[in-house]
Amino acid sequence: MTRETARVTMGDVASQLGLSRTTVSFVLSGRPDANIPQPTRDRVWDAVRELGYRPNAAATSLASRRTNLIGLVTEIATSPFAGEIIAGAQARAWNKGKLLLIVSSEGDTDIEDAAFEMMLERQVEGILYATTWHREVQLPASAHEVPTVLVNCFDARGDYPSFVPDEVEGGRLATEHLIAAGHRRVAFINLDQDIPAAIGRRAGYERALEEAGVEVDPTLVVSGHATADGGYDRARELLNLPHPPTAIFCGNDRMAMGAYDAVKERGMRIPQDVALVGFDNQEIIAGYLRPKLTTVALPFQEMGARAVDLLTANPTATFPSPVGVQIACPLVQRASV
Amino acid sequence: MTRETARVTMGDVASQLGLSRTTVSFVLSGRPDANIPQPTRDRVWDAVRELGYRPNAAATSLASRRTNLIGLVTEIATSPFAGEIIAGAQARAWNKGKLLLIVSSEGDTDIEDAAFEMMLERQVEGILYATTWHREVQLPASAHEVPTVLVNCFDARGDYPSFVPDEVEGGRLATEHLIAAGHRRVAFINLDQDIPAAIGRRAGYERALEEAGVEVDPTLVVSGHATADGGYDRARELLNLPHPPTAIFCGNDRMAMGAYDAVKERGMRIPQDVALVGFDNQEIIAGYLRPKLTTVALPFQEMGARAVDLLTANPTATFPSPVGVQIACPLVQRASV
DNA sequence: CTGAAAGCGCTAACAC
DNA sequence: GTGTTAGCGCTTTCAG
Repeated sequence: MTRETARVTMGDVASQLGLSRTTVSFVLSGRPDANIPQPTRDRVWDAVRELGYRPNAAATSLASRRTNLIGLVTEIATSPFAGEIIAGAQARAWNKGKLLLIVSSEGDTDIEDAAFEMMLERQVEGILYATTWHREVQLPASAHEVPTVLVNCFDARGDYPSFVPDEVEGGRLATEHLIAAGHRRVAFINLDQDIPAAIGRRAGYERALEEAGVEVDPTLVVSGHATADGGYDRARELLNLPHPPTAIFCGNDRMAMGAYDAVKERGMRIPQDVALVGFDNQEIIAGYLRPKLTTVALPFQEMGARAVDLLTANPTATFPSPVGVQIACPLVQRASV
Repeated sequence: MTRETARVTMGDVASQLGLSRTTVSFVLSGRPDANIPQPTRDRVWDAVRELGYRPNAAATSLASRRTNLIGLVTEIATSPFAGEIIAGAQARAWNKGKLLLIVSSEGDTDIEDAAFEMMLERQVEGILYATTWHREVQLPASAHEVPTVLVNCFDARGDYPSFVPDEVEGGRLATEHLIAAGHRRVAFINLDQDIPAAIGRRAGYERALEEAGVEVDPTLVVSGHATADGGYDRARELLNLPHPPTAIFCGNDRMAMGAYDAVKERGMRIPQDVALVGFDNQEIIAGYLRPKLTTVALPFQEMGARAVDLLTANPTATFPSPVGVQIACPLVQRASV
């Protein structure tokens, strides 16, 4: 760690060249109008390099009233999904020359409020508010003071644009894939809570069955705790049925993980004896189960990226904009069907 | 989304009160020296609230030369571990009134260089450079221009302070735990790469055995691909041994996941017939395997937090400071031993 | 084509 | 106790 070298300012560059700061500023920011001769431009860039000049973002922001900063407030940074949202948002922001200011509230409303405040003080150009599971949220009051877009959640009044997963389509895809593989007795182990994910995925499951002309067999539709144990228990029961399913669509990958155990314990093989599809595409589960799990991906990266797009594209003019945009949940084929 | 209201400046607060900006500035920043009478202070705060005044961070930074910004550059934000580092760093930073500027380079050196540049322009007070697996790294040249601390990695020359997991101690703990449960034939499925994790964990394994007076049986020490399949294969072989182990320490949780399969496939129970311990404490695996996996945690949050501490505590005076500080890897007991 | 000059909103000596 | 006065480093209008 070397001590910070004395800062070189734009004035230094200018005087070293015998130019004014204006000229230097113009060439550095590549203003289209100013027609500065190429030789001058070159001299400026050379001097910049030679002197190791680096613009001071605080000064630039203050003068130009643009910070190129986007805020991202998320509940729990350690959630397996938060990383995806951060990655998606950050990649897109980076391409547009923006940086992400991230705060994870750990579910604490006070922190959340404070986070919005801090971000406002830092003049972020917009805020992404993201949750780890698809649901309705209540935003801090100050959200009204800055373009805010919701990722994986929505507000009751529809005040904010939002991007959410298309759960129904995801459920349909999963089920359809099983049907396409020749299965007619397709069971569904749903999440046992009354949330958008459960409601949507089930609707998709039923739609796929209908479309295929297969009647929904109520004994094949169950729900359980959204854990491996939950999946194990329900899958066991299903397999014990007098007329058991040949395929199971699990409400999430963790449940599928448990279902694998139930199937294997019975000496059955995946996918030969029972085919399985999960939901969420949690790489660590889906990519390492044996055989690898075919599942439906939650489009976190895309939602994050789209949210950044919305915030950066014509920042204010477009607002208010599409509320509740559904993003496709693609099927990720691996080896369990 | 409401349009941004016209900004209220400190001058507005001052003039509304018939005070000078200095006075307002002093009470807002709570300067200890200025003895401003309580009534005046109260009036200031009231006006601030009433007018909805919010300081402009860019202006403050420019004038005070402090940004309260810490940079975090990580390779892959989607890695299951990145979230932990972010969470640990962000929580600690937040407590100290600092915000995190995060960039994930996705392993691209150009992005990494650019990230350091951007952060320098933004006058971050320090940078955390974090990797997803413990190893040696090469930093961008500009890292020398700002206090930089390494998380989960280290540089060859020892130019930067760094925090890394104590792999040896972790391996020792895991093995010791198995020995304490009565096992003498403890196998070790190591990662098959020549990296600090593999080297350290193995050293710890051997040390624990020695300390217990158990001789290391070379047939029980194998290594495999760091995946579930790798764990499955090696565990199977171990279990097929004429004199098989009664416990297996797996180089990471993913391998343990595969080992579970091998054990179950053989009709053996965990932990009654074979006890297992993993490494990494990947919640999604360890917390959902059946039975839940006892494993050793990689101290990501703590490393992140310690790094922030180092950067914020007497920022420059302490540098250069402890290189290669080893952080304990605690045993997380669940149900596989 | 280039420069002078007036800020952006805040901090911090230093004076009163 | 409070105000005056310079900046912090850059942008941008307006002259020339």
